[in-house]
Amino acid sequence: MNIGQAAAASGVSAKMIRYYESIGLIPAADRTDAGYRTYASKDVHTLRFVRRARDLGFSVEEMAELVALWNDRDRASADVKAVALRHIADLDHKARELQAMSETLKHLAESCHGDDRPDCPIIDSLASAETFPAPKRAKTVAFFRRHPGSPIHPAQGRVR
Amino acid sequence: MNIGQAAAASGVSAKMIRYYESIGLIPAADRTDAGYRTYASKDVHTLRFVRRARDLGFSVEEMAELVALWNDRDRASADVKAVALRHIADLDHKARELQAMSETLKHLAESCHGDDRPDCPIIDSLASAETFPAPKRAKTVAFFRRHPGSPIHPAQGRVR
DNA sequence: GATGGGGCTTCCAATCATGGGAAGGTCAAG
DNA sequence: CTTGACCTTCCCATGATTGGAAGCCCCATC
Repeated sequence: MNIGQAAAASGVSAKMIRYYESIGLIPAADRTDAGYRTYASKDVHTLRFVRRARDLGFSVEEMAELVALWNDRDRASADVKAVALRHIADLDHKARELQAMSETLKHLAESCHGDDRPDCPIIDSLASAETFPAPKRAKTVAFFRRHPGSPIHPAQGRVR
Repeated sequence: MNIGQAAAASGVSAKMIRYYESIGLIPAADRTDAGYRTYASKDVHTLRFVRRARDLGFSVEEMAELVALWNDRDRASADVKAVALRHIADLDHKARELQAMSETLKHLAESCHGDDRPDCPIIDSLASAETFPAPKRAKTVAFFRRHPGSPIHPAQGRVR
């Protein structure tokens, strides 16, 4: 199986497969004499594992931990759980940050007439401050992920 | 006022002030003969506006829209509201994505013993698939932000 | 007046995960 | 043997932000 087929079979783009190999997340694939990477079902299995971890928002670093634990027969499920719980905390933390922003904006938007006149509490709030919710410059630890499969787009952003 | 003082007064780092100027989000500051940027209270006001918008998770592009609307006496509050509502939708969408991931993981973590034995439904789920929640490769539109002020860290990530 | 330290300047690099594209080699079908 | 689909590597861009280097500027103290 060439990389394209492995990509289709795993849901990880060929680009990302090469990238994951380059950073050591997955082992280097075997090569044909011509230099083409070849993949066996076992490799696709690993790629699927990675894709699913990615779909759950794990960072590459965390995925590396998970893959290592997966390959470790003597792992303690407590270790896996610890990685998961840490990530859950990150996800919840970020979700809360986003919700807080959303709610602040919703309150402001509610009292905005949304007509042809310029008066707008949203703009006023940005301009005035005071009532502004003190943003807790938390040490955001985790990161977001884009969407998995193929139709992806490079998303990004700060987490503030 | 030099850039350092403007930064302290606005909550936007000197680095970011220069960056915002370079991309045209804020107008180029006046300079002293020596080339130092100088800021008046009006400029700090603008910087504060930008910081607050950033704190609400607006992208630079959206902030540019907001600043333009702010400076437009003849704006229609409907335009401001539209920007806000669009952003609220983005925030809610992302928050939901994160929550979905979190909940999936929470379910798995609940049934994980978390002891010395290797058996772990979390790893099993990543390895097996099937029961895996089909990730909706949405066209995530918005982006996340890091934390504002100074003690920030370059966060990032995909949103998947 | 010289020296030192802190602030300022610009420019380049890194972050994180991903896609885009170029230049060139390979393979299988026609 | 040609064509087109696929593979290879390498570099670039994204978004917002920080870090750091090299060098200039300003003020205060000796």
